[in-house]
Amino acid sequence: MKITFYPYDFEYKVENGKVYVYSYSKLDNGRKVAIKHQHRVFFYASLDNVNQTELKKRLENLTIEKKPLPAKVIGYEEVERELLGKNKSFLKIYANYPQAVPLLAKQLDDWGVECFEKDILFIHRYLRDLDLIPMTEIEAEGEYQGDIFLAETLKQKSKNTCGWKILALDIETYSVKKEIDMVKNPILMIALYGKDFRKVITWKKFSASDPSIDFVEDEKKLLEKVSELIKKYSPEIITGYFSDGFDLPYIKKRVEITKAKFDFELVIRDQARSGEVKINKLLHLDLIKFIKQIFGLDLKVESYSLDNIAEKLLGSKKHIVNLDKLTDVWNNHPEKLEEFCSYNLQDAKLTFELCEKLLADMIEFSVIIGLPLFDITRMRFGRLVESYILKKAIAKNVIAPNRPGDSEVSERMNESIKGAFVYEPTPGLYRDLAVFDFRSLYPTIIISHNIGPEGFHCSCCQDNQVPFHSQFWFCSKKQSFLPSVLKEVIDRRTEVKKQIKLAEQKEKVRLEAKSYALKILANSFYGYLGYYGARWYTLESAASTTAYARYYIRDTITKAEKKGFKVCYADTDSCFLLLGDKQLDEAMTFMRDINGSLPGNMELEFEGFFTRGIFVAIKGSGKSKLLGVPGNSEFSAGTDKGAKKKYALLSSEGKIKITGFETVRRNWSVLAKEVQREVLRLVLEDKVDLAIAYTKSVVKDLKKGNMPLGKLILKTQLTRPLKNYRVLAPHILVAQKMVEQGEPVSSGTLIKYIIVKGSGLIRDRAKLPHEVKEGEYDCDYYINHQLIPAVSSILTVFNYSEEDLFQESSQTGLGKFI
DNA sequence: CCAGGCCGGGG
DNA sequence: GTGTACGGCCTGG
Repeated sequence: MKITFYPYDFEYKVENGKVYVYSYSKLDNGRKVAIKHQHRVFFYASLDNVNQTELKKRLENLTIEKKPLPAKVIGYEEVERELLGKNKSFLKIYANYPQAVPLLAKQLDDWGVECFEKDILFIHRYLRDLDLIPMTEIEAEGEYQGDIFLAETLKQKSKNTCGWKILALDIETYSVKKEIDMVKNPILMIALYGKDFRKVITWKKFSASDPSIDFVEDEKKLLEKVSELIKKYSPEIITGYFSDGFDLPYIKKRVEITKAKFDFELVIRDQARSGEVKINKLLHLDLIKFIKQIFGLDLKVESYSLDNIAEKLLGSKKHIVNLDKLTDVWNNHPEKLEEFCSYNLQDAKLTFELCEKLLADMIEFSVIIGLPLFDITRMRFGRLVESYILKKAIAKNVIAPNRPGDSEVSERMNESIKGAFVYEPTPGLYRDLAVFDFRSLYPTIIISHNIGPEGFHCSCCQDNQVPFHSQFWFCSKKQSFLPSVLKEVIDRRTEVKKQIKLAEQKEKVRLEAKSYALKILANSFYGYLGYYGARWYTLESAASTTAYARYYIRDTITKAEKKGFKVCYADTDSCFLLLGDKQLDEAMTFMRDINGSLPGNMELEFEGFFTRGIFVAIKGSGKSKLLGVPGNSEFSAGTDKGAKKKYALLSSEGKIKITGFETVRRNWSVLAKEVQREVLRLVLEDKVDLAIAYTKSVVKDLKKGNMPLGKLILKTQLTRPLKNYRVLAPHILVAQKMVEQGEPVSSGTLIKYIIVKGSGLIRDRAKLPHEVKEGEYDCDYYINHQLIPAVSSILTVFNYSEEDLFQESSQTGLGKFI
């Protein structure tokens, strides 16, 4: 019979000498089933300089003792494969079970026979060999054996996924002084949250108004109840936030200690690392890793805490509760426990909503790369890219090079390459800027110049030298494996982007996720070439990619200047042209000319037109004295070094784009951020006089003591336990004060403080915000350490010195601006 | 300036 | 599980 199913979790078992993969799956009717399917175990041995007769004889008699099953070779065949661009003969060697492979391969290596693909996880091997995609529709032909469907054949039916039942979980624990100790401290409550499902279970009785709070006798019963509820709800996906590192290891430990009956097997892998927890026959997703390592790249957050991420992605926050009090309330005021239950439930709710929001993205990665979601969501770029390449290798008959050993890794870690070109801007305010950038610069260079290990130093193209590296060249005759894989990624993305334009809303969401996944994947190839753990590592490839990039951007600048444009800035893949007396379409013509000369799929694109742009001087190089009177509309700070990656632009629609200014730094007061932003806006709108006046008015307010204290709070996070600090920075003294006041403080606590008037060291004048009286703040401190650093580099461009702005005695004629 | 250590998230 | 994190920041030498 035939069934279609959607697999979400995998494992293998050895039964009667055969190896079966179990795919835990969902059926169209919403039920769950395990699909059992046999697969062969194998690896490759190179036949280079090998006496085949001798090798085959040895293989037939090879047995390595190992419990519970001796490792054996159960067959072999000679095959042709490509390794790093060269066609070679290999022996495809079949082993009796997966864990036999490393043992057998080691023996062969000891005989001097080089082995390949000996460390590929069996489930991964299986999915790649059969070209199956987790979470999507697969068709099986076979028979039920009891609850299990024994499949004869499997085949991918479509790349559609189905609806998934998600349950989010969050725990709260007993804790003295923020200490986390899963042996000493019990779990006090557990929240579960799903679609139409919400529950908090706790083991201290109080009168609760929320009906979703349930009470049990003790911690053991709590764990058993949770197990029951999960079983009854029967989700495919359990999700948590840092649940690999906290909630699930904690539950596992408490189940052990209380001897509770818990029906889900929690398997902690890699205890040495921060850990991964597999829940057998379910899919456990810890959202933090995927967000931190893959999804959160352009998220620009200062921390990956649930509160922060939920606010950024969902627009909702955690409940505000003083968790430090939970233990005390638990012991002495159980009647106040409800707010902690709500807090617990809210965390589970946020986690659930994050999972719902990110699931499409996670699944797209899984679809593209073809590996279980459990693994995909825990990978970094290096492994993600490599997994994709490994999948593509099969169809192209390519064998994967081996991973580097420890010594190779440490050698690679000491190597480095020259990076991108950044044009040093001349500080000043510029008008009429046309900004161009190369679309996907690094990927298109790799493809267009066929960069990768296979074509490196080919015998046919020695005169095809890489710019700035006369000793490097890549084959220009035959497209190599790696660039061909990357080209496929780029082409697929182009195709998806086309589809997005035509798609309906629902389909659009999925296509956007796919496009995003492909983009991340494409952009990671360059990094992969220089990643020390990569199988296809070639530093020469990475170095050549950046060398070509430097060549193209410089070439573009030179050509622009020849056409009579001035270039005021360029960074990696972008180039800022000053139109001067030219029209925008002349710049567009220039762009088309450039595109006519570019190889392959490289392309210069129009990024935008900006009426104003400001570039400032590097800190320290800036002058504090007046250099002269500005000429006409354009100001220039003359000989100062311009800061790279720090500028602000004003688009023709009036939108301001700020890059590199530290407006987002946490240890800046709100005041500094606000003033910097406003000053940038004003000077870009040609209102320099207003910018000066505004700054002076802020100074005046500060001096009068009128500034709201909230804008003056400085925040610094403790990075270790308080007692480990020797240098007494202001925030350390404040933290000590907090401890004296009975507020627990530990590594990770965000210390907030305000500097107040008085004599002596700044650190002795740092006070907790609630202790500061209105107007008590030290205005000189805020002027010198917050305002000046925020705006001086901007105003220096217009030849205003700090003295002009911040000293009342100054007689530089600023009166006219006030 | 470098090597080596520690941290993240979580209560 | 046919694996053995990792990149950034701080500190002390």
